[in-house]
Amino acid sequence: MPASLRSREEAVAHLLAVFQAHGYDGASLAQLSKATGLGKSSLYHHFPGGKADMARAVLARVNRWMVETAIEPLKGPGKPARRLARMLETLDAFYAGGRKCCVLGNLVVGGGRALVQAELKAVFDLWIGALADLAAEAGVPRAQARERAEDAVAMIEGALILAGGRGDPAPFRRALRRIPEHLLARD
Amino acid sequence: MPASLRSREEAVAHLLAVFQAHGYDGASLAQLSKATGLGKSSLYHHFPGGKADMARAVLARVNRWMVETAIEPLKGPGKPARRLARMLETLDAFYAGGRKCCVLGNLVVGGGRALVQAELKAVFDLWIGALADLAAEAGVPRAQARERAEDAVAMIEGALILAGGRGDPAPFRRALRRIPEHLLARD
DNA sequence: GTCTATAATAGGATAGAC
DNA sequence: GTCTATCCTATTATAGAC
Repeated sequence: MPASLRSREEAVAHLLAVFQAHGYDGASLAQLSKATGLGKSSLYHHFPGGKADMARAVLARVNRWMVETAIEPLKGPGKPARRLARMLETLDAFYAGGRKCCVLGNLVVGGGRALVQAELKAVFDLWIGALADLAAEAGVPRAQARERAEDAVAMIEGALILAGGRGDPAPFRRALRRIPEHLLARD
Repeated sequence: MPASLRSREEAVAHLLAVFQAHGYDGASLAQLSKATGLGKSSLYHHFPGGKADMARAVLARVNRWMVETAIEPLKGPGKPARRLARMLETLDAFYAGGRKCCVLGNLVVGGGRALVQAELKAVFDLWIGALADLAAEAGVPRAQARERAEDAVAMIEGALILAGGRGDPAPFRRALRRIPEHLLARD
C-alpha cells in the first residue's frame, strides 16, 4: 500500500474520532486539523469539499468497516449463534464497551443529517437485513426475523444513548448479552 | 399567569423546536431569533447567558414535561397496564409517531453535552425508576423490573434513532406496542 | 422589553510560497 | 503535500436608543 493511502486512512481515523465526539456542527476545522496533525490547507488538499467531504469520508469508512467486520461475518460458515457472538464482540470493542458515543447517531444531528441520510439508511438496512437473514437461518419465521432484527439494532443504538446519557456503560453490555436470545429464540 | 411568563413559555417552545431539529451546535442565534419572533437583544434579555441559557431552559421544560406527563401518571390510580398505556400514548403524540427527532438525543451532542449531562442523567434515572416501580407493582421481581425498565427506555430511544435514520416511523410505533408485554410480563 | 447598529471573534475556505 | 498568511462570512454577544 502506498504511503499516501496509508496516511489518508490514518487521517480519516482521526477525523472519525472528532466527529464521533463532537458531531458534525460541533467539529471545527481547527479541531480536525489538530487531530490529524495536518494544517487546514493540507486537509483541503485531501478533502477538496471541506468539512462535508471529511464527514462523507468518515461515513464511507464506517460503512466499509460495518460491512467487513460486522455484516460479512454474519454470513460466514459456522453456527448462527457463534457468528452473531463474533459480531457482538466486534461491536463491543468498537464502542469500547459502551464508553464511546454512537458515531452514526452523532453524525446525523444538525448539518450532518442532509449529508448522510441516504448512506445512513443504507447501513441500517444492510445491518438489519443481515441480522434478519441470520435469524431466519436459525429457524425464525421471516416476518418475525425482520422485526427481531430491527429490535436488535434499536436496542444497540438505544443502549448506546442510555449509556452515554447516564455515563454508565452497563446498559450497553447488557444489551449485547440479551440480543442472542431475543434474535434467535424459536419461542 | 402574567403575560410575561406566558410569552416566555411560548418562546421556550419555539426554542425547543429549533434545538430538536438542529442540535445545540447547529442552532444559530439567527434561527432562534426568527423562530421566537424576538430580536437577538430580546433573547439576551430573557436568557442573559445566551445560547447555553436557552438550551438549559429548553431542557428544564423537557424535564418538567417528562415528569408531569410521562412519569407522574405512572404513579396514579388504576391498573398498571392502563397507566403504562397512557404514558406510551403521550410519548407517541410528543414524538409525532416517530417522525420527530429525540430532543434529548439531539441536544446532548457536541457542545450541548457538557451543559446537560447532569440533568440528562436525572431524567433517565427518574424515568427508569418510575417504570421499574410500575413493573414491580405488577408483580415483576425487583432486579428484573429494573433491567426491563432500562430495556424499555433503551428501546424507545433506539427506535427513535432508527426511525430518524431510515426516515420510517414504523420502528418507533412498534417499539411502543411491544413495551407493555416486555415490561409487565410475569414470564 | 424590544429594537437597530455594531463590535469582536471564530469558522470555513483559499492563495501562493516552498 | 504541507505550510503561513489571509479573506470572507456567519456567529455570538453587547451598546444604547426608544
